[in-house]
Amino acid sequence: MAAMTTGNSSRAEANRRRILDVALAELLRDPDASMDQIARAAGVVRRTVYGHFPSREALIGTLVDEAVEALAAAHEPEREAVGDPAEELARSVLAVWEIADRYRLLVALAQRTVTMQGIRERLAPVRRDTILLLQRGLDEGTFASPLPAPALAYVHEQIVFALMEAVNDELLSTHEAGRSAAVTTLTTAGVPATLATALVTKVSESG
Amino acid sequence: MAAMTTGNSSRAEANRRRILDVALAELLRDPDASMDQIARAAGVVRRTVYGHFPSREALIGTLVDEAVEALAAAHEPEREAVGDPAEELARSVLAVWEIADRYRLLVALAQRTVTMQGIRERLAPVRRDTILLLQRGLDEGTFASPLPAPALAYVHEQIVFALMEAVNDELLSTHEAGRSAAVTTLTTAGVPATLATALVTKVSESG
DNA sequence: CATATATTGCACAGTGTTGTGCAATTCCAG
DNA sequence: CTGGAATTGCACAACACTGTGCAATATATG
Repeated sequence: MAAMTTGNSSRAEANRRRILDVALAELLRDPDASMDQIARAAGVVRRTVYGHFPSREALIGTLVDEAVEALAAAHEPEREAVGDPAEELARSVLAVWEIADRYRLLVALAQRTVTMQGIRERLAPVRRDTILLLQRGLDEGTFASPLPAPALAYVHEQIVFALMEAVNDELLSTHEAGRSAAVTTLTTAGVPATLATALVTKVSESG
Repeated sequence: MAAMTTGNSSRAEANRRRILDVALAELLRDPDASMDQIARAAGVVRRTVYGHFPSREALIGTLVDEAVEALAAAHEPEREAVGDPAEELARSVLAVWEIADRYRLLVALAQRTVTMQGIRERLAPVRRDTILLLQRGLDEGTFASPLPAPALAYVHEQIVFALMEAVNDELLSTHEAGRSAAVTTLTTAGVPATLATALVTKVSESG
């Protein structure tokens, strides 16, 4: 009876999905959102959430898994390109921007308690790739910055977050935001503003 | 007797001061640090903290007051200067960097629950000044960015945080960090890297 | 309609945190 | 040394949150 094990059905799956989506949004707003807050926001009772996920940690874990997967997928197409570092960086930012909310959740949670420290490790490969790209650009002279590549990577990360917040506060149109993020990132890396703008326009048009 | 009202004495004042300092560090590490964590970190029992501050909110409130005051003081000397926007921005970043930890606490707390929303309002004047400065630079052509001035201000804010984290993780030497932050901020605003470097060097040497 | 399945509503124990009260104790100043 | 202030140690109530059990109910599918 009443087997809260939740096998699979139309609305069961839909509920599970909606709980995950709402949880992402809710945890983004407040990393300490309670199960009750999440449940109510998903139009469901707290008990139901526990029917789909055995614990709060399991719920967040699922979210983290999905986010890591999405992030890896976003970076994958860029792996083989070995051309201009500036162009690669532009593509990377545009790709990450599409899943910026998930990315943000990951880093926000990773900065949190030691418990979720495993996230940092799972993000490490992506970060490593970015750092190598930046280093290559610095070596070749495409980029120019007083910062070492790893610090520059931190800055780029935060730029994405800053612009997400800007979009949230309607200081920036959603449509332009991705390109603006790419241009700003390139500019921060030391690429002249005019070059950066032209490059991003080219990249985002050529797909 | 035992009036926990804590009037004033040598160690009483010293304890109060130390509690505030430790609380700043502790809350920076974890915005949800408990009173017990803070007390222990300060080498004191929880009950003692309540002798100096009637509530957790009062403790944080005191911290916020001090931080706002420090931030306002750091911005004050720049108010009257009406010269080159780039130079003003450089001075501003260098000044803020000196109290970056307090600044960071403010914004970290402001991003938190709605309760502490008043912080945003108290930070508004400082932000307004920065935005006006950026706007002026954009109008004059000193700065160049696809972002509107308010969004650019968000980015600058996050750059400071990113570099604080970099210093924390020893990716960046403490000594160079301030100047690096200034150069990076200028670069992001669209000032050519070479110009930015030269300008920051000049400003930080001339005092 | 009948039936399996998902959801709800409630109750409960366990846990961690806040804020307070009070007696015992430590500490510095006069 | 001694008196007054600060600190400590402990106990306590109030609250919020997690995770679980179980019966009642709603809902889709055959």
